[in-house]
Amino acid sequence: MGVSLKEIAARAGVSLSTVSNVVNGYRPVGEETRLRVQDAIDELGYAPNLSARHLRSGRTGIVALAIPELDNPYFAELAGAAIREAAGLGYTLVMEDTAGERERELMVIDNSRRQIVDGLIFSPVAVTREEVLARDPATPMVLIGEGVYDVPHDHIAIDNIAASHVAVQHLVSLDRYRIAFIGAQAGDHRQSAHLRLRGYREALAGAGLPFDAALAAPTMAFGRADGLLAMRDLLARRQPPDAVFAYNDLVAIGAMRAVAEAGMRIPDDIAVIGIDDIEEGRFSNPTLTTISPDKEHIGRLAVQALVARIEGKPVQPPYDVQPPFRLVTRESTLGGRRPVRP
Amino acid sequence: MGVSLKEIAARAGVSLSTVSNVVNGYRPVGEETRLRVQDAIDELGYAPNLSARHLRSGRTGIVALAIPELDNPYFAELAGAAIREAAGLGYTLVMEDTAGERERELMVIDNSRRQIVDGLIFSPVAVTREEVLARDPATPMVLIGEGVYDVPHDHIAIDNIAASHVAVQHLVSLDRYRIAFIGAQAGDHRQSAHLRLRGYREALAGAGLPFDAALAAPTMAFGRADGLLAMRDLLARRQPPDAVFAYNDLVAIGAMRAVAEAGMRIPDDIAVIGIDDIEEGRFSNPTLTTISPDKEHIGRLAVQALVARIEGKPVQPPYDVQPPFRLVTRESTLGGRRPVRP
DNA sequence: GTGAAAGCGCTAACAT
DNA sequence: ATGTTAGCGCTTTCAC
Repeated sequence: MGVSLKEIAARAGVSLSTVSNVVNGYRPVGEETRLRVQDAIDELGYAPNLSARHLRSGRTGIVALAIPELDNPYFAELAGAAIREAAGLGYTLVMEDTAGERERELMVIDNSRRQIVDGLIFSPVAVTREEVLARDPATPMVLIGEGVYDVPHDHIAIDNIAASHVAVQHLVSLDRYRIAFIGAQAGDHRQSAHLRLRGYREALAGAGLPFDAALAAPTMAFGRADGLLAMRDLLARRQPPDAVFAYNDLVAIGAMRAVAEAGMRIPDDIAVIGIDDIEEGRFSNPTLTTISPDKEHIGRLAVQALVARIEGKPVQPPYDVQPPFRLVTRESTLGGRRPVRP
Repeated sequence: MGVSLKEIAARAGVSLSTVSNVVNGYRPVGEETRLRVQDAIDELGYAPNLSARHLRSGRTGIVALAIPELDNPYFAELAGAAIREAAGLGYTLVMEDTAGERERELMVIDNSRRQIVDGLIFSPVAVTREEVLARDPATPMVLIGEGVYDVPHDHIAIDNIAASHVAVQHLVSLDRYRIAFIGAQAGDHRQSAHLRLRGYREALAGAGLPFDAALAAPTMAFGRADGLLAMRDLLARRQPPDAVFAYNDLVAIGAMRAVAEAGMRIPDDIAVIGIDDIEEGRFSNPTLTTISPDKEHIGRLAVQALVARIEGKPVQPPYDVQPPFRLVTRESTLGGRRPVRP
């Protein structure tokens, strides 16, 4: 089972607690003793037993990141940053895939289930505000991105409304005037879909464009397939859109596929913009214009906030961070020569 | 710190070990007693303390999945299956991203680092066979996919040579005769690149086609950007290829992007095939023909093999599994009308 | 500056 | 079928 403190103590001819203090530095240790102990540690290859440490301290050193889709590259990229940050702070991060299902999400936030984690970073999708409020606050939770608002938890998410404004304004600046939105109110409580829809409507109004409900296409979820289906519908209309603002890049890519299948051109016939800036959009045909949130920033911040709560650092009120984002223009809006409209 | 066995025992008026046996079922318990204990457990909301259990048993219940790129959808999809299987077997799976770097890979296989995992599923990329052999075999390791061969570990990977045969034969069946391979010998020890290259050469020979070294393009890594760069090179040749077999789907997608940038058509001018069957290829323009390995199968099998080793089930020799794969044809090889060659 | 000892919650060997 | 008990390796008082 590996080398124990006891063996080091015997080897160095000191007591258990002295070795512990050399390892953890809670109390000062005489220089000479420290050297002897350190030698023993090096020779025997000691590594602390985390189970024992955690049994004592009541913590496990594990934090969970619960996301709706592991295979959405946005979350994969985010998770990478979070894992690194957690490791740097001495925590192991495990990922949980909720598939965006209410049942699974409830299991995740119900920490009584298995007390193996010290804290949770959660990207809610299906769960309601009330369900989040009802949660036993024994272990800290940080919310990211989509979902539930106005709850007593740290929350890290881009300003969805502002991001939508930028996206739509970009389309407007290209003289598009039948701008569709794909990803309106999927299921119930997906608040960020509502926010993006709201930003879309506001931006239209700001540009003096009418809101056409037929152009706000709902989807079941936010994957490529959803974008594909929604776009097919849109294209089947008497008056198809001349631009599409998609809930995210995956939806946008599905939509672009539908446009290609229909034999139309992007951006000449239809311009497309998404949100997320996943790598896929930098290599798609055409490449995808998008709103790029700072994923690295979000991942790190979420872990930092969570660890601060776990370690009881600041007993400050929940804080709400809106990480920066920027518009990245590519071919799907700027690529073609737009024919002059009559 | 949560409810403990002791509290349950007191509440139910039985001993510690009886409660333990109700929970774990190691020994039979009287029906009446069991009921009383179960009631106490339900009322007090008992959940076993894993740290304590693991301290006792010497195991942590955590297995690691170390992969070269978290944001390669192939691994994300594989990881999903592995996480589910691990959970079903009572293990928590944590992911480690090695970024395909030798340093990080060595850290991962050096279990002395932190004894937090009971076992490791590892997709080696940069590490050598010798380094794997030198590893302290204290904790079990299962190898998947790419990398190192002929080592005393369970190994799960598709038959790279056979898969390459199928891919190239498909291209040959389309009357292509200048078939390139992108992803030849990247860096040193990437054996599966060698195997796929070898399969490519064998298949060419089998079809009576010459091997042209200029058409076997090396890459630094196996991402979209690598495919893009390699394909640009290929297109700049006096005699560009009329078909491309890419090391994986990501490389294929990068290659397709290069073709699009050059204003050529797929598959009319150049047919493209990859390996992995990631979802991205089902929505790309054009959609990507690919060799589809059974990722679900691989993920589950890897976890099963690892857990069997951990729990010391069969002390059988390392076994080598080659999961099934199949050809999935899409537009990148079958889409266009191929002009009749003179 | 250092040591002794008490447990954290659990499992398993040993009793009954 | 059930109870008793000795630790697993560590942190943390409390002593000196």
